[in-house]
Amino acid sequence: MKTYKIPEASIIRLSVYSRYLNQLDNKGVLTISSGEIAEGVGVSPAQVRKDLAYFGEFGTRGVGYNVKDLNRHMMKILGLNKAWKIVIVGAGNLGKALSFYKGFHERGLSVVGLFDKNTDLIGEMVGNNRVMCIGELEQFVREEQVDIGVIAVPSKYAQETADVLVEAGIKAILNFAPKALVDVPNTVELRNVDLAVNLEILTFNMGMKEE
Amino acid sequence: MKTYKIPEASIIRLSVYSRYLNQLDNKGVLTISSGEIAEGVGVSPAQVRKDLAYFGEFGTRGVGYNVKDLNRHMMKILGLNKAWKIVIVGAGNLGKALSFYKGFHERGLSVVGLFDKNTDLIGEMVGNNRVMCIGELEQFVREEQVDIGVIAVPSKYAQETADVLVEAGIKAILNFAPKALVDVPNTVELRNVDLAVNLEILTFNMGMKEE
DNA sequence: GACTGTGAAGCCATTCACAGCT
DNA sequence: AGCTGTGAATGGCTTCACAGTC
Repeated sequence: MKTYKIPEASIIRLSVYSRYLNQLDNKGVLTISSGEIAEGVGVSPAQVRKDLAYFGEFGTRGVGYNVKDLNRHMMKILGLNKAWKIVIVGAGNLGKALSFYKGFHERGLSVVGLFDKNTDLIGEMVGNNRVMCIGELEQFVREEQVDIGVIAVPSKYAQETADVLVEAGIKAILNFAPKALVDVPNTVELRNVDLAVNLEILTFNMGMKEE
Repeated sequence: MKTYKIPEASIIRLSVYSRYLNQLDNKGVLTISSGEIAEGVGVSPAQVRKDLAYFGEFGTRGVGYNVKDLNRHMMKILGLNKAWKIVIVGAGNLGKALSFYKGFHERGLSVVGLFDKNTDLIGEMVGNNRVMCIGELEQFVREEQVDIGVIAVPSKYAQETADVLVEAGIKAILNFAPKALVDVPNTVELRNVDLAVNLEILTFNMGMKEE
């Protein structure tokens, strides 16, 4: 590998391409061109080829790409060739929704634990997971060697939840609380997913249209 | 206003700044500099000033910005000076989580209806909303002049849900189904929020680190 | 002295256009 | 002929650095 400077936008698209290839593979499609991928996901063919070119040469000139083969490469690139373990903290509606989210299991990401501080929820079964007490979180993450922590608690508890996860040696955090976490060591991968932002981009654009 | 070419990245940051200012305002902070905003949300001071400069001059040289004032301007820019009406389609865990999501109400976005096709859910109270039958969706959106439709149904029903919303004259759609909607007229604002992508960026980065 | 507002420079991502294979 | 892979060109976003203002 020659470079670490790959645009994040490319990774996002790679993830989308990969899911599209999964669909095609399930339909029995064997071969596909950059133009067809482009059409299917709504980008330009040159973009598809450039994104792939960051990682190697996967196609055959004059022919295209082998669907299964390309997807296997992309899964590997995305780090999905191993089974990552996830815990979700917060067993409210969002935490539950994420536990049931098919997109994770389909991609080899398994939710191994679900935690909450609310005693009414502790013990409840959510899918295959029994909701555990947040006091058990640190030990669980450490013993089970959990890789990823998903934060689905109210904003005011987000930072302290992150602290516990970091302390327990988690490798990555996905934060859904509507408040960007700032205080996380940069050895831990962090992404903030802000649901409100997405709505506000819509209201911004609607506002623009009316004038 | 001189230009329509404002980077989407700027809008995203604006939304984040605005929420940060809300917090400060609630704490009684009166004045703030671009450097302090930058620190609070994790970007550069020049970036903050440039983002604001797209829309006007809101500060005082040598002093900084008035918190209340700047936030009022930002809310207006983001289109949040009016009360948008939202319906959520899909009353599963994700739909419920979104209904309860404080980030919306705090920003003047009100969820006025919640719909599902599952008869077990219809009639159930979720916060202030009674779950309605999806058959009532089109008429409701039309009569109530709903602005935004949030799609929280399984992928396979996402496109048909979008079609009903479009037919009823919705202005914007926020899609949470893990499959990009492609077939929506471009008079309707559309955003796809893909939860799986966010996790895959984490696994990609973790994979990179190990080599 | 402190901090904003902004043209210009620098940097990064996307698109173009064509050489290289099959 | 058809499609990939890629250097070069373009376009867009971010950072710099400083003039302007309090």
